[in-house]
Amino acid sequence: MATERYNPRASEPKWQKAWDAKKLFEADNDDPRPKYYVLEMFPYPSGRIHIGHTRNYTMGDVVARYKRAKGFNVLHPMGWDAFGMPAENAAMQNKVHPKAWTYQNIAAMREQLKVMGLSLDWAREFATCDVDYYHRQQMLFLDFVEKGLVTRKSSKVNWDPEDMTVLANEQVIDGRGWRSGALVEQRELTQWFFKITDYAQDLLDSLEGLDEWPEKVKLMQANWIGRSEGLLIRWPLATTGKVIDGEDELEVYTTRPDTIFGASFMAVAADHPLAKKAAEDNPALAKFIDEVRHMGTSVAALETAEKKGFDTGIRVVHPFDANWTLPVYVANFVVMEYGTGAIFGCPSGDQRDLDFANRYGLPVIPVVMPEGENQGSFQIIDEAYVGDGVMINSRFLDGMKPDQAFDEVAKLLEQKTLGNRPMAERKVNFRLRDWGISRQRYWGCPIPMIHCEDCGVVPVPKADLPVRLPDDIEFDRPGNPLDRHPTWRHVKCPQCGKHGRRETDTMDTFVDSSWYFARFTAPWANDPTDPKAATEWLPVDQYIGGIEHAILHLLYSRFFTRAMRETGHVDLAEPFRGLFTQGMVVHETYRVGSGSNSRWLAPSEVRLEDVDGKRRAIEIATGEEAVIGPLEKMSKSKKNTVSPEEITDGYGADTARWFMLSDSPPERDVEWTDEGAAGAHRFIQRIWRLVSTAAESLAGIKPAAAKQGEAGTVSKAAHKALKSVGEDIEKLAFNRAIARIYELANALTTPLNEAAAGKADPALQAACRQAVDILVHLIAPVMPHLAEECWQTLGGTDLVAERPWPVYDPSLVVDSEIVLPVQVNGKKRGDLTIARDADQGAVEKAVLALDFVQKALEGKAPRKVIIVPQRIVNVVA
RNA sequence: GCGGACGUGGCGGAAUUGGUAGACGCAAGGGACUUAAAAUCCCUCGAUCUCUGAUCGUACGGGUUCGAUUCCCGUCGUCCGCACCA
Repeated sequence: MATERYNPRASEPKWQKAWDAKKLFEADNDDPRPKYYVLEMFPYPSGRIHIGHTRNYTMGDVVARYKRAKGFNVLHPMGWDAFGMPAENAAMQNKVHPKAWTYQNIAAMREQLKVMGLSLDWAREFATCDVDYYHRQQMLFLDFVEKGLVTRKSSKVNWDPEDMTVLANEQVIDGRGWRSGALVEQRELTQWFFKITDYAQDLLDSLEGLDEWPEKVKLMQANWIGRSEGLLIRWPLATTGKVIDGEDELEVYTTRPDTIFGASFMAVAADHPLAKKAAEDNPALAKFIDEVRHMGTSVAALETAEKKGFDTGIRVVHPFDANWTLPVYVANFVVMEYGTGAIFGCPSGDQRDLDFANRYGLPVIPVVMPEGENQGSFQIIDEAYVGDGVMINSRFLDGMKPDQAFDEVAKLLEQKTLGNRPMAERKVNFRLRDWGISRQRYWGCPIPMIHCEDCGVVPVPKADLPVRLPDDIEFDRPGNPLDRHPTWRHVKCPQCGKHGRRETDTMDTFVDSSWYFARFTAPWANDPTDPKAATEWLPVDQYIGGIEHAILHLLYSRFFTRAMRETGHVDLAEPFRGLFTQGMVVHETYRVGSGSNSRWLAPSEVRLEDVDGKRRAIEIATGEEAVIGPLEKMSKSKKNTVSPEEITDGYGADTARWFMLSDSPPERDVEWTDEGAAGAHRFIQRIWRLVSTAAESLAGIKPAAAKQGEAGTVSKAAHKALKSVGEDIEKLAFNRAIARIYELANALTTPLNEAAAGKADPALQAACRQAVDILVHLIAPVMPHLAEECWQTLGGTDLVAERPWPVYDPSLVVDSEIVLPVQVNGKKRGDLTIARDADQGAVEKAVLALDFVQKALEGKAPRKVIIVPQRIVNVVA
C-alpha cells in the first residue's frame, strides 16, 4: 500500500483548530490538580517573530505539553512587552502613532506564533501598553510610594542634547548618543527611583536558595550586587595645609584598613565637594576637574587612561600619628558613585595607587609581605602585592595577618573620636545602585504623581487612576511629547485643589516586565493581582529566556516580587523557581566584495557548493563567489537571518520545532542549516511512513507488552525510550530526548514493517501496537501535529494533547542478561555476558575463565580483580 | 586587570558524573531499486600500521587511581560577565 506523504500545510491548521475548539490550553484557576507554571520571556512586539523566539517558545511548549500529559494543571501564557522607544522612533520616522504601530505588530506576531502550534493560553494574553495593565502598574507604584519604596533624588544621567532625552549606558557608544551621534553630557536630573538597595543584602543572600538557577546567572547577580565589607574612616584635615572654610574632615571608604600605615596620599573624585571647594580659588585645579569630567567614558578610554591627579594643597592627619600628614589629590580614577568618593592611597597594596604614586613621586611603603619573604630584601617596585601575608612597617600591627590587622584598626578607630563622633565605623558597601525609573518619553507607563507649588509632590489618588497617555500627540520635534502637550499636564492638585502639573516622566520598560508573570495568574483582576490566584500559581516553575536578561530583568523582578509582598499583592519573595537560559540561533554570514564595496548576502541569495571537500558560497544573482564568515547571532545588518516562515511555509511547524531542539544542547547556540532542517523533515516523513504503513494491520490490535523474543525486544526498546525521554524532558535535555526517539524509531523499523506485511505473530503485533502508541506520545511534545495525525491514523478518537503520558513498566527497562566489558590492566579486551543478578563470585569465576583473560595472565593468578556491579570488570595482572 | 565557563571525529554533539570514548543526527563515500532522477532502503565512516589484529587517540604537559573526557596542578586557546568598586 503506497502511503501519501505527510502534508503539514493541511494537517497543522486542522489540529490547531481541534485544540482550540476544546480549549485544551486554557488554565482554570480552580482546577484542583497540582499546578505547573511554565513561562517564556515575553517578546517585544518589533513586528516579526524572530527564529530565536521560536526556539525559546518551543522549549517552553515541550515542557508545557509534557507536564500537561503528566497530569498537571499547566499555566502557559503569552503577552507583549509593548512599551518602549522603537514605537516612538517609528512614529518619528514613518508618522505612525506608537499605539497603532504597536498593536499592528502584535497582531502580526500573534498570527506568526499561532502557526507554531504552541499550547498557549491565549485567553490570558495582554500587552503592557494596555490601559488595563498600566493602570494596575500605577496602583502598584502608589502602594510602593506608601511603603517608602520609592524615592525622588538627583542623579547623574547621560543626556543627549540633540534628542533631548536621557540615555541608558548601553545607548551611549563612544561617548555619543546611539541615534543622534551627539556628544553625550553628564547632567544632574531629579528622577524617580525604586529603592532596590534596601534589599541588596536579601537579594544577595537569597541567591543561595535558587538551586534551579544556572550558577552563572547567580554569580553575575552576586557580582552586580557587589557586596564588600570595609571601614569608613574620617581623617582630620591638617591646619598646616590649605584650609577650606567649614571643612574639617575627609571621610573615605576602604576595604583594607589593615594597610593604613602604607598610606601615602588621599585622593578624591572630581565631583567631591572638597574638590569643588578647593577649586574655587584655584583655576588650574578647576581646569583639571573639568578635564576629568569630560574624559571619555568608553571602555577603551578607561583602559588607556593614565592615572592622573592634581594636588589640592589640602593635607590630612594620619589617624594614628598626629605628626604625620598626607596630601589630598583630586584623581581621575576615583569615582563619586562608589563609597564616599574618596580613598586613601596605599601604593604597595593597590596597583592603581602604585601607578599614581610612581607618577607623582609619592612614598611606597610595603605593609603586607608574603609569608616566608625576607623583610630586608622585600620591596615593591612596579607591581603591588595584594595577597595574604604578614604585616610589616606597621608599628603595632607588625606580625599580624591582614585580617587581624583589619579588626585591630577597626577596633581602635571606633574608640577614637573626631568631633564627638567615632573616627571609623564598619560599613558594608554595595555596588548595586537604586533603580532609576524615570524616562523622558511618551510611550511608557505614566508616573502617577502631581507637582504642586504648595503641597510639593502629591500622589494621584487611586480613584483617579488610570493616568492615561493622551492619544493626540506630536512627534515632530525631539524631546518628550508629554511635556509639550497643550493640556495633558495641567491638573488640579488633589490636596489643595490649586493648579498643579502632572509628572511627565514615564516608567522604564523594565518596570513593565517586572511583574507581568504575576498578572498572568489573574489578568482580569481589578487589583494588580488576585492574591489567592497569585499564591496558587507562583512561583513560576520554569522560566525560560535569554542570558542577556541574567542581571537586570531578573534582578528587578526579584526586587518587585519582594516589594509586592510588602504591599500585600503576593506572598513570596522569589518569583522564578526554575530558570533556564537558552542559547541563540546562529547562522554563518556571506559577504561579497571587499572594503567599502562589500555587501552582506542573505542565505537565500547564495548557493552553496562542495568542491573537493571545500565549501563555497556563490551569489545566485551574479555568480560571484562570496566569503563564508563565522557563525554569528542572526542580525539584520549582516543579513544572516532565517525567518520562521521560511521553514514553516516549506516544511511546517513540526519540522522547525524538531530541528531547533535537535543536536545542540538547549543552553548552547544552535546553528541553523538547511541540511539540518531537511533532515528534521525527513524524519517527520519517516515517522509518518512507519506509522501509517503499519496502521492498517495494527488498528484493531490490543496493545500489550512482551517480555521474550522479538516482541520482547520491541517492548523493551519502547519502555526504555519512554523512561529516558521523560527523564530528559524533566532535565530540559531536549537534544538527548530527541536522540532517544531516533533510537526508538530505528529499533521499530523492522518489526513494524513485518507487522505491516502481515508477518508478525500475535505477540509481536500486540507489542508493536503498544510500541507505536508510545512512539506517538513521545514525539507529541515536540511534534504535536504529526502526533495527532498518527494517532488518528491508528484509530484514536481523542486527541494526543489531552491524553496522559504513558507509564513505563520497570521490569522492561532492565535486562535479565547484561554485557559486562572486561578490562585487563585498564584496557578493554572483551565482553562477558552474564545474568544481571549474578553475584561477584560468579562474575569473577566467569571472567577468569575467558580465554583472553587466561592468555593475559599466562597461568599466573591475577593480582586483583575489580568488579563494579552492573558496570565493568578490571583484571589486574 | 578581576571573576566565570568551555576545549571530544569532517561538523553538531553523547558518555548513567571515576567504569566499553564517539550514542543520535548532519555531511561524505559505496551499493540496491529506477529507462533516468527524486524519494526510499542497505553498508562504510577517529588516526596509524606489519590490517581476521594491534597501537595511538577527548587542546597541550604532568599528577592521583586497578581504571581519567570526567578529579588535582601547570600551559595554550575560545567565549561570557564585570571593571579605575577603593
